[in-house]
Amino acid sequence: MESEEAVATIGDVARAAGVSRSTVSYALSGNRPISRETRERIDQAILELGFTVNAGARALATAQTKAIGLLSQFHRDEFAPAMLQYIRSVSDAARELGYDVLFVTDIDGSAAVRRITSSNMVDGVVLLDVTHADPRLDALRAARQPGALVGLPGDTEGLDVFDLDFGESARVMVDHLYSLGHREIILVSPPKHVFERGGAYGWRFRDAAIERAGRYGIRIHPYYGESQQPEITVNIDAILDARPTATAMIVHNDATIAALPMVLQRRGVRVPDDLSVVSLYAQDFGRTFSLPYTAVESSPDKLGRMAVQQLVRRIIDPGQAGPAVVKFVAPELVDRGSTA
Amino acid sequence: MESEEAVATIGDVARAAGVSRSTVSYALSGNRPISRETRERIDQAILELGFTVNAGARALATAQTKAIGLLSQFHRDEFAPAMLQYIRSVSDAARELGYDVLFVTDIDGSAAVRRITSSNMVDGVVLLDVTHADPRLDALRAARQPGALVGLPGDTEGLDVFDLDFGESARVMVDHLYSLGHREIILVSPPKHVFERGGAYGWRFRDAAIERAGRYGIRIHPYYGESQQPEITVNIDAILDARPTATAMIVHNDATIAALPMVLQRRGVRVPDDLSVVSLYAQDFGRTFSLPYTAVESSPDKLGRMAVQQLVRRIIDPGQAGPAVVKFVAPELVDRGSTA
DNA sequence: CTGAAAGCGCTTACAG
DNA sequence: CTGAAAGCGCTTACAG
Repeated sequence: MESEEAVATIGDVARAAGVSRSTVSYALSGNRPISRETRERIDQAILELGFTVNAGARALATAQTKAIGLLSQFHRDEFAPAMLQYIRSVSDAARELGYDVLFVTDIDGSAAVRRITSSNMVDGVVLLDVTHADPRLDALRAARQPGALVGLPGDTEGLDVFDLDFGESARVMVDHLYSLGHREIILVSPPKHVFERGGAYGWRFRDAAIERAGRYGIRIHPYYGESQQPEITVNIDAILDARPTATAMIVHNDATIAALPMVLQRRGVRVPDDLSVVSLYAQDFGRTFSLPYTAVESSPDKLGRMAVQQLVRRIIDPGQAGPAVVKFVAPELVDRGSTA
Repeated sequence: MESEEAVATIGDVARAAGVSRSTVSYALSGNRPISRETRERIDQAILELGFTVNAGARALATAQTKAIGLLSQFHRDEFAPAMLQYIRSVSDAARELGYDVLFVTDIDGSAAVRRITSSNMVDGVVLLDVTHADPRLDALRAARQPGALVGLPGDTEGLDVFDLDFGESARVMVDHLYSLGHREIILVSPPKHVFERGGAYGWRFRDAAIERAGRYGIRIHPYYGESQQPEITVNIDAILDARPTATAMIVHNDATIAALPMVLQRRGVRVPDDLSVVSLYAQDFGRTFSLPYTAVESSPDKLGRMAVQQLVRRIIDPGQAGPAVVKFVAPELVDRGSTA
């Protein structure tokens, strides 16, 4: 059982290589020149002993953990599938930059932010699914570590924020439908509870769509969507029954768009012949649900990646990273032929 | 700017409370009796200074990080939605037991296991999506930290393993269909690449289904499913065209079952009147995809939770936790009326 | 009930 | 180019 062997420390390496511990440390970090001969002896010793730097000790000495916190919330009554793409892109981007990810799903997000920052478990924090008056922001501002958000809060003071431009997304869709001749449109927004919770993307999109439609003289009928079956289906049916003369539908709701193909097929509604449909979702999401609709790309990969990159910039050099930034990803309409 | 203040250490608390650092430490841990008066002064000082124990320093001193690693793989060509439920249950269970989660998605899983274990970043590791000859297992066995697996490998030696009983799941389904009078059944397995990668749940389920059907004299037609559109739909159509006399379908394939309602509706196949359908998926998954089928519950919550609990047991007391355990969750058929 | 001191495994000025 | 030493912020025998 080699498991009895104590784990090798930098001191063991130093002894085996016949040098001092500081020399091993500098050989590891490259922070000062080491003779070729010495370096080779050290490398050899590291290999033989299977040495790896103890992360906790390094963190204590450098005051850097090389980890970032990823705060994710799972709300009851929520349609979760889109979340994974953000988690994944943050994780991948972090690793590429040499950071590990502490994944936190505590119900109490504020407490979680305080816990991981004040105990110095992480060098920075990424907040997912940020709401208008997100309680986690105060905790983040009070922390000594920087933070980056995916999702636009009401007050962006001092924080780096990344989000899709939902207002422009709505305008792009309305313009698209207008140019095709549509004059009466249904709009399905996120569920009411998303608005109530402060999911700003809901009203940012809706208000922009209504404003734009108004400018063109388009009749637009806004509705809340649902997030759970069977309510989703009931809801879609009710909306379609109520608006038989509408020629197009804008769906800004993951759960609704995922269920739409079924409902339309059952009702015998052909897309785009009977009804034009435009939506907003990530390409991967569309593939998962076999969605054939023209849609604005929601870009979870890009957003997660941007957030991490900016965060790491601030971690590495708090001074150079400049003032807080709010960045909106421009919508890109991917035409899949579901409008006419 | 209070941000200039250095972060409070245990020494600051000790000074403020007029006691020694060790007393503060013991007050924190509760590892020895402290007089009420002293304890109050310490609590007061902690509050005033906003003190939190430095996680890295504690980890260094105790050789415990209070974190577990969660190794998750994202394969190209994979249907991802089910993964999030495992991630979530592991994360929730870990937090309930006082552990944080280091979430790792490196392409090279072995290297990732070595990295986080040998650098002592975690006290233990949970492996998700384990394959028959999973290369991460050697790295895990070589580590000084314990590990728990979700998914059955070919060699379970020395490892705690948790998985659904896929063989029994298949038998339950075949029995169910047999008792309803079905004598010709279609079986849709996971995609071929899952089998090739060593996803043992694929053949464990399939072989058991074939064996059981054989015993009953049921004709069973096994097929690989697909994982991406439009291949999924093409595949289902081809299978149904090839087996017009089959009266039931067992679907052991997330992507296929998610797309099935659409295909059946388009073809005008009524369930269960024209075709009985049984599948295997988690309740949440079924809700997400609005699936109306009778199915064996895949229990991601239970599996993730069991893995974490066993892992923490081993972390806390490596001696008492006993020999490695392989636990299969019994299948539970949830009847949703899709068979007749 | 409490304190002084050693030690966890690193990094980094300081010195040569 | 290299070493001895201090220090990062904790915990825990050891002593009283």
